Amino acid sequence: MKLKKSFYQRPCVDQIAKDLLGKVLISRFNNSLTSGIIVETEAYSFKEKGCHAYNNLRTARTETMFGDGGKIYVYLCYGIHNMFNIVTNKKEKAEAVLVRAIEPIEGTDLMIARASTRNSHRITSGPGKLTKALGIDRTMDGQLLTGYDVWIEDPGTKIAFSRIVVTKRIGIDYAGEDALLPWRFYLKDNPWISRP
DNA sequence: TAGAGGATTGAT
DNA sequence: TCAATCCTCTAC
Repeated sequence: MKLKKSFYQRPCVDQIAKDLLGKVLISRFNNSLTSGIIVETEAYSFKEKGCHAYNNLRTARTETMFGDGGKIYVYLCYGIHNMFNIVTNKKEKAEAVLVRAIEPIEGTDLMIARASTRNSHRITSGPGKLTKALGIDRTMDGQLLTGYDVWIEDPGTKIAFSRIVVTKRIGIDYAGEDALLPWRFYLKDNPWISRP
């Protein structure tokens, strides 16, 4: 079943990041469907320095994060990689969850072709890689996850607390003490997570 | 309008 | 460890 707006519009972004583990991210373009289980996420909030919208910094880029929860926030990183985020909370509360890795389910052949590598364990094991595999880019910024191009479903499987690993987030050392927040979540021993 | 730097990746 | 690569934000 497709996740509803109310799932995304809750005020606790770190809880949503945790809840997204085990959910299924799906994209469909030109009738080609690709999907995977979300196995790694990170939470970001206007309240902390790791976030683009820190201190309510409102720019052309961060505007999407100030919209309603349930939208897609995609931005370009290092001039090369598209990063896929899920906007959470209500309008004007800029929070988002970065999806860092998925475990491929459907359309694996297409994902391998897009990724130009043959190792299926490596095609979606990182935020820049999974967007390439799913065919997601910045043109999708601001679209709704309740639409028909990209969406998230709940497969009904329960993730045990003991399978969830919590750590600090990656690549935001510039955020000072906020870089230490325990806001990265991933499934223990999953072969597709971005780092061991 | 110029300059610095980044929520990464893959090759060396 | 380092370059690729270009958009975003800040300072002038």
